[in-house]
Amino acid sequence: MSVSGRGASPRKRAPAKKATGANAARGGVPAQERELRAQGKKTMRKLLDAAMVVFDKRGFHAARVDDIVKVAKTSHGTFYLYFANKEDLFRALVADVAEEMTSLANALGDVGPDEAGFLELRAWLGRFCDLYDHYGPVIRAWAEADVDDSDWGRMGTETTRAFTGGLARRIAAANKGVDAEIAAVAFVAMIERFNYYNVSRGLRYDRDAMLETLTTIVHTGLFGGARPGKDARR
Amino acid sequence: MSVSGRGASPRKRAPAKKATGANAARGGVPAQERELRAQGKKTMRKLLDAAMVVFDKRGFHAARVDDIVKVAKTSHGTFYLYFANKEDLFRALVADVAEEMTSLANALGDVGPDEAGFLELRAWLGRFCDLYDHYGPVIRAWAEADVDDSDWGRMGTETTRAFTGGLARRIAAANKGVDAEIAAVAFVAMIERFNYYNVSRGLRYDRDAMLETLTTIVHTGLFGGARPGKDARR
Amino acid sequence: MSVSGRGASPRKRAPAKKATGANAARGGVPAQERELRAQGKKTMRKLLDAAMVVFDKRGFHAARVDDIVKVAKTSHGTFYLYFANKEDLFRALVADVAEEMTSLANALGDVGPDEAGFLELRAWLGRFCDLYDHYGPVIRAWAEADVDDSDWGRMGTETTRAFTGGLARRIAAANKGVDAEIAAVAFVAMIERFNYYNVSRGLRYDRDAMLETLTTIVHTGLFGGARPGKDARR
Amino acid sequence: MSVSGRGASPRKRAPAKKATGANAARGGVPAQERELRAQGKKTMRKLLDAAMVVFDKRGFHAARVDDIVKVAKTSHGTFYLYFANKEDLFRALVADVAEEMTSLANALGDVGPDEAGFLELRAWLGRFCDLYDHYGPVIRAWAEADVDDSDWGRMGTETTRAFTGGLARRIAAANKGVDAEIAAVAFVAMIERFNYYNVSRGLRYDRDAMLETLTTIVHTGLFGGARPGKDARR
DNA sequence: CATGAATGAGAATTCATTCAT
DNA sequence: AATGAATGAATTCTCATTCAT
Repeated sequence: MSVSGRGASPRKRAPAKKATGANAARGGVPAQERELRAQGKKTMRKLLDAAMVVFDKRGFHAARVDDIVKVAKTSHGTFYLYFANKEDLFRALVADVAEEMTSLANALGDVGPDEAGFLELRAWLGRFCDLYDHYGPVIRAWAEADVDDSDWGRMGTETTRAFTGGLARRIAAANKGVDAEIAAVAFVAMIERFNYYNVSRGLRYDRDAMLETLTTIVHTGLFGGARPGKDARR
Repeated sequence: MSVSGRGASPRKRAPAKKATGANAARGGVPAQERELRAQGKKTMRKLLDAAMVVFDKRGFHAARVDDIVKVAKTSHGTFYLYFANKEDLFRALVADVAEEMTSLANALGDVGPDEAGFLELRAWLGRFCDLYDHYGPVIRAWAEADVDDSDWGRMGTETTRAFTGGLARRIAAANKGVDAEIAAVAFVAMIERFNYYNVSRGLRYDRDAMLETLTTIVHTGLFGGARPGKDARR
Repeated sequence: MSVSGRGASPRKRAPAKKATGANAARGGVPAQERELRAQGKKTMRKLLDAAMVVFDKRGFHAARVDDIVKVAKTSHGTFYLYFANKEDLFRALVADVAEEMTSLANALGDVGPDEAGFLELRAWLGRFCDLYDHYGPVIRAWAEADVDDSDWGRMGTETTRAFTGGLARRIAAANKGVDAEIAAVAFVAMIERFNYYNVSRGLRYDRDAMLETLTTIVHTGLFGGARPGKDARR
Repeated sequence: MSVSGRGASPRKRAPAKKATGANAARGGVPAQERELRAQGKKTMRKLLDAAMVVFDKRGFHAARVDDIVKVAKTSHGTFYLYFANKEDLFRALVADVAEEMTSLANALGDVGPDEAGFLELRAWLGRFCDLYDHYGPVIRAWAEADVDDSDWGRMGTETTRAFTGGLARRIAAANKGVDAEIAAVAFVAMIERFNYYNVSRGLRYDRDAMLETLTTIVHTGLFGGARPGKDARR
């Protein structure tokens, strides 16, 4: 879940544009496979982290490579030693997030209508919030980058599908009354966007209150949980 | 809706030359409030419509005045005859949306746990979807514009507050078991984001299936509606 | 033959590179077809002329768009209003040259072994020298640009073929003792490169002396002309 | 050969940092005249060979130190251990070529109008083609490097003068009808450029056919050789 | 000797905005 | 009212050269 947990995915290279004739044969200059040593890895990390900070503050489009470099305390040239461009770097971050998300989706256990189900759901939602706390900048920027017919769309679609797929199965198991697939999307929509509002706007609800409410809504609305107040669960 | 507590202001292009006397104080606002004749109105509309098309395809930041002008089949010069800049035009669109949204928020009647409540909710959600169908580009662009600290943030916060406020009251009336304010935000989050996924992620669910499911979830989860299947509503 | 004789070939557009997503759909921004008015045409001409000057002084690679713009007394932005980049502009110049060359190649009449043939040849060579005087910068830069597997190679090959083709026919008619095709290439090689040496190096031979000598060599070596001195033509 | 009276010096990259004492006066010439051991010599050779490959593919300006280093399978740092910069390396290659050319120029014996003269000429042209086959990349790059006023111009002028000088004497001896100096330049122009076309323009004539034709043309046109066909030399 | 990493000046390109017609 | 042309600041990207290990 931590950024440092990127693991072994050393930039698979974005298709370098502008083949000035010169680099046409170079096969794409920047980071690519290049086995990185300790120092190189450290620098790459600095850049990725810095990018998160900048994306958070400005969003994807408004982020300037210059800003990232400044935050990372490196030079412009160094940036292009590791990434072909802003998009390339972003892709790296997105890959991380997608991975984390997919693994999180599969971490949701059975959610029954009873208290155990409630707690399972709440714990899981807690993890989602943690993830959003950490990767929020990337997730928010993702939506921004994903306009036009780039491949962000595809990545987003795939990730969303993977994420909702895991949840849909749990929902289907617990609730025959709704279209599990649509419900899963609604579920994800709600928690993602709620976190967005929470972080990006002045809302900043107390974590517990927020978790409690979200869990209740989802448990009741999707997993057949007892209606609070009326059924008095606790 | 969709906006955060920050705002956009990147790439402040140098205002180039002089600011001729009068205008200097107005901060450079060319047209806007001039009395427009028939032709003028038509041109302005062409530009607004074109902007929607472009925002839809590219998003706010990536949209170029040039693109808008091309779609509108006008010239660059003409654009600045009607709007001070891209942001100015966008503001006009946002104002429309904000109005529509506020009025929609107030249009939700009482939602009881019974079938009538369900239908009321469903009808209202239908209107929301219609609104999103039409203004989606603006809503999405709004979220994108709202990074960094400009006044988009304020507009967004206000609109969201107005929107959720209306819903919160209905929720509070129907459901004592949840924090109505948080629940309202979750509600809005879900429907806004669901619509976003639906258009942007290539999901494109059938409108009826989607409305049915969303309504069920919200009715059950937030308004004490009967659990479908088990309680067999219809 | 004059630069202004470019005629109606208003930039057929080089395949714009780097599709930032944004201009992907714009179909390539700069000059392209855009119907140009009087002023636009003038500016384009200024740029083309300036480019010739700069290519002459620095060669293709070392030429900076900045230099061209300075010589043309325009702005950087204006340059990109008319050409996608340096290469695009160059392509325009090359197209002109290629056209001139092809038409020149076809202008060579029958060259007999007599004095009339000598004079015909000499006149034709004079025209070639004029052409080189004017378009030298482009021809020289062409060779420089034509390294690597760009399409300069193709253009060069085609033009050379067209040019030598015309000459080969005349040679074949006048001289059965040599491979006319190879001989034509040798012919072209000689006159092109001679002019290059003459212009680019400190040689600067007198035009008449040079024409006289070149004509004699070619007439004797390729068209069966009388050997001067021995056969005493004049 | 191939060079003009100008020279190259574009994009003078700032020498970056300090010039440590001793070196300061030498103008920054790292290695070059260090006594090299076996390994050192091997590395240097690798770099020179690699440079030829790269110059061939890209030309002088477009050649990147990076490319050379990659082909040579060494590192950036190593390059500067042996050469002050790209130009320095190129100078080394050019020196070789200049030497070969000068010695070749002196290797042309008397060329009489008879068969012996024809064969002498043909053999000599064969050697020139061999030389071009081997050093073509350098010769071509030389012409390219020599724009603007550096010392490439001087080197080129000198080499050409030496080269044509030797030929001019032979021509003067055999042919009183032409200006021997101009004729010599024309001769060189033809054979250099023909070889260039042959490799760069994808012509690729058969070596024998090409030699036969070139020899015939030159022998007839410059050395009073019998007109083939008519005078039936063989 | 060798090398991977860092640097930063220079060149290219984009695009909002102004202007003359 | 409308429009084509011009401008130039802001940004991205490249690559020769230096440095620490």
